Amino acid sequence: MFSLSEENYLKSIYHLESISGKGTSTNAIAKKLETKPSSVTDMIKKLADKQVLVYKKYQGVTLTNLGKKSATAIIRKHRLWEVFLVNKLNFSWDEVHDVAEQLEHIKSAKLIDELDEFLGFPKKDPHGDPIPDKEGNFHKIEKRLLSTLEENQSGICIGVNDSSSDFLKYLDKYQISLGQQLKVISKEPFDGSLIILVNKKEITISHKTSNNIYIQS
Amino acid sequence: MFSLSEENYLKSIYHLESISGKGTSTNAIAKKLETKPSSVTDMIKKLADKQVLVYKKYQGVTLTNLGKKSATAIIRKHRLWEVFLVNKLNFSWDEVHDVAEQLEHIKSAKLIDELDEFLGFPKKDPHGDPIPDKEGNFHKIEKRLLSTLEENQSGICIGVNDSSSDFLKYLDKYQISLGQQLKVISKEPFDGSLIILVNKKEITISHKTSNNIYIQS
DNA sequence: ATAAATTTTTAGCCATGCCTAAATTATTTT
DNA sequence: AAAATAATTTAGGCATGGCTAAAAATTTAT
Repeated sequence: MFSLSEENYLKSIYHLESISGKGTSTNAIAKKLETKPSSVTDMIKKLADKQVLVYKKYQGVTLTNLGKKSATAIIRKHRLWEVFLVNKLNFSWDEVHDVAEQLEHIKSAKLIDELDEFLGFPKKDPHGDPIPDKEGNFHKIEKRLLSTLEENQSGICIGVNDSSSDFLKYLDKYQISLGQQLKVISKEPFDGSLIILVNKKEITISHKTSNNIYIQS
Repeated sequence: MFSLSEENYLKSIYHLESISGKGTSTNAIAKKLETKPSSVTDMIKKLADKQVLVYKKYQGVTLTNLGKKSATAIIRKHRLWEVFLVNKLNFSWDEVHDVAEQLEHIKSAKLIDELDEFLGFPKKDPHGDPIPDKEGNFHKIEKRLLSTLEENQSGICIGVNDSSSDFLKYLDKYQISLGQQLKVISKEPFDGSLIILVNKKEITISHKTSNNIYIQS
């Protein structure tokens, strides 16, 4: 059984590892968790004792299979709760994160399996991220960034990279939501900004924005 | 904002106070929370600083209005989650307590209000206990113990005193659930045991059992 | 290859919330 | 009213999970 802090470390390390594909440095973990590197070193030792990761001094960490399984179990809970909040309790996609961060630490196998069933075994959370099954398996979703589309190409919004509340509210304002069709009308070579067609309306978005939206084309 | 421990103290003190009608002793709190009196003294001081109770050395504690309001807010959450678990997620009434103990500490006003609405604003939890509204108000339910009925009198099961898993499973076995009609066939003067009619079947229950079941007659 | 800069670790300290043992205060008993 | 008992508090310690400051190891630059 893991403490709340241990679970948060596991989750963060898992995310960092799946982005980089490599082991994860102390500093990277500290940055992600908004804590100090020295605190990370302490916790890393504890987690290594618990066999969820391999740690060599000055060389960062790598999750073991047990560590990966533990991390995906937490991610499964987080994403299922997000679906619950949006589909059943009228939360919008920018409101769910903080609450799901709390709910993901509730310990009860029956709870999460029943919740899964109650929600109809959803495959994706409200930001388009895949929900691992009981065994921790999930398929990566084919996705590319909106910023990689050329003029006249189009795609369906299937997720976001930055899921901060500010960004999600901004998307809501322009009616960009999961499943929404987005078509690139023109692309500005100077700064990478796009004019795109959303719901029959043309809007202009920055490169920073288009670089945070995942689409399937 | 209260820590998890602080919330548990508040809840326990509230329960003890509403049973006795008086202030609550250090020892009583320690017993309820399965902790040591010295630990209770420490926490009591902290809670007094936070204005949720009044504490005089060697004289126990009394909740302030703020303390009562904080406590009922936690109880509201606990009971709403219990309803959710039983009505939506197929938990039986003996399985809900441990999970609800965790869920009651989730901090989100929107979450609990939306949950309340989603559940149809229930007035009672699965054990028959009343659910406080947003303002912390609830009406005590008219109830008496099954053990106080005379021969040939009957009533409806509306709650239990001991909600331990063992006791609730025992009740399930004899099909005693909320709303179930119970009729006293005969009462044994020697040990207070009862023969009662449940679902057209006669069963014998001890005084200890009948003294743990609340009915409305 | 050495110096400089960066990363990581160690050492020592702090708050929370618990503990035991001892001291103190309150309550009962005689 | 004193003595015995019970309840409560204090003092000092422990584990967890943070922190700062300084030391050590590693990496990068010259």
